[in-house]
Amino acid sequence: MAMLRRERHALILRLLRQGRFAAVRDIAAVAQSSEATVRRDLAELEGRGLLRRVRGGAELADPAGSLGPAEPSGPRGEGAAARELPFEHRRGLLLENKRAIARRAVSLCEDGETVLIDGGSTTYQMTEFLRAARLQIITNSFAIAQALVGTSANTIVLSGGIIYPDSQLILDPFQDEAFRNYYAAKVFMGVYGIDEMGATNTDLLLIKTERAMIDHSRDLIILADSSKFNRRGALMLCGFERIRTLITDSGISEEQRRMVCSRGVELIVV
Amino acid sequence: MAMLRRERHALILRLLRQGRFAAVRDIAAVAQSSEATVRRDLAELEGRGLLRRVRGGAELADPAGSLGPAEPSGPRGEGAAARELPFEHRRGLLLENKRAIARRAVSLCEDGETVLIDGGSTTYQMTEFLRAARLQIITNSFAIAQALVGTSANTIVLSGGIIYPDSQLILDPFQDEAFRNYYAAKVFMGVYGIDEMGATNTDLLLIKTERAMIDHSRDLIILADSSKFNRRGALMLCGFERIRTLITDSGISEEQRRMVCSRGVELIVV
DNA sequence: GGAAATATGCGGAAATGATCAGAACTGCTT
DNA sequence: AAGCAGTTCTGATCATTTCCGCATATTTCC
Repeated sequence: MAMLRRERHALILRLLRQGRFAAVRDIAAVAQSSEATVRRDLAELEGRGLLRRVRGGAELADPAGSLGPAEPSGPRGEGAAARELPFEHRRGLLLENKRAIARRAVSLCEDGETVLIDGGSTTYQMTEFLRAARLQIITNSFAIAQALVGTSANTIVLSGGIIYPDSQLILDPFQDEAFRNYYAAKVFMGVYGIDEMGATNTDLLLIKTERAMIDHSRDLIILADSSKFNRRGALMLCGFERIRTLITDSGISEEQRRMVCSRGVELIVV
Repeated sequence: MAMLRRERHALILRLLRQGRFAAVRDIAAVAQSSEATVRRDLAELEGRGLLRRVRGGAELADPAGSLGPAEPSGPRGEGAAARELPFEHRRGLLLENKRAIARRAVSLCEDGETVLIDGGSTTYQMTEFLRAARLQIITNSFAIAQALVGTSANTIVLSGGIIYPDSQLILDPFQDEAFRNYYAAKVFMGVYGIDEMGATNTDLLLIKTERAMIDHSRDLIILADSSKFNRRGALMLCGFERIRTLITDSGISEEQRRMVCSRGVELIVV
């Protein structure tokens, strides 16, 4: 009946990961303990930085607020607006396509698999669907890590380095081979453009990391909505021969479709 | 019926790997032995660093379990001093002490400096005051990074590895020298205990990272409220000769104060 | 100003560590 | 095999420490 302290702590953190908020009353009911005890627990866990107390209960200690689609509006809408990211500009019309692509991408994963996820606006959409997954997720995106850590059954591995506040990417100026100790079944990646040469990007700092990711994965899966086709960035990411799967939306032309398929890429249209 | 010692040990470790926490009560029931015996087993396994005892049972000696010494268990063998304060004030007092210690610690930093901050409940309190700073902050704590990224003029550098959701620490099982590319002016660190031997901790995986931090910094600054004194963890962190500054609260005894000062440590009492 | 949430004081309950007597195992001798 | 002494292990008891729940202030929010 009476729950041990450590068990209550685990329970509280678990409840918080499910919903982003847990009420003192509910915790006390589930834990079969008094509200006073729950409050003492919350005070302690807050002292450790594991949660933040709010009136009536506690919420995840996530000062960045909810970047993701979890909470479209609410008391913290202002906070979300304050940390508008550059890639948010590209949101809007294409957002639904991106979400559909992201959902399909997550569906390719199997329980227990190790996957690499590159930072970017498209891959970020995957977090919503990844919450229900049980994977080992390696990423260089602080935003993705924030969205998933503690809120899911996934193990999160983050690369080290400087956090660039605008892009929420983590890049290590020293380490060449950021992922040398890992080998993933799949790597999910967004791109700037896709044309007959292959996949291209534009970010000088990022391209190195992305190539390292590709080198340390079996299957490269590109997430590219149809606006990415027939567009070329300054930096070559890889040719078609390295791409295993390409997920896009129905805006793709028949000609583009043939181009991709003829190169031996598995094309998924959502 | 009666289980062999070896069998019980294996059972305990297996239970811990399954659930990360095992209650004395449950272990005793499964092993068909008394709780006293289970406690002895736990004490022995803790001595080998295989688990960490917490009230009611034990948890994996894995940083995932808890934030190390966050447990404000009272100083043993010093009942008089502890009872001097109204007991019920101690929890709030400890938090206030920690905040005061954290504020003082931040005040030691100078603009533009590079500092290392170890993860822990005391150092986490520093984030509130670090927001106004302009530093290059290197940390292994996901919680500290979350609290500071984008909200301050600081540059945040995060170490890479697995994020342990409960402790919010990031540890790399591969990389031995996590901070080899950096050299900081100061490292701020919390500890489990301080006694005549020096500073001790209890976390087997973390101690390695912490030593690496010390090795890559000029000044080691220990944050330790007075409850940490005359307490010793299983793992030696460093001796007094390596500690430059120790920040504590006024609960420290005259004897303890002399002990620290005589070893050449700068003692700051807040 | 009032209701709800929270903090605090205290008595009782639970967990812990120390101690001790008995049981089980060990190595040795006969 | 059996006996035996020394050692280790185990379970029970008890004093101590820590924790929990209830009741009561105090604060916060509407």
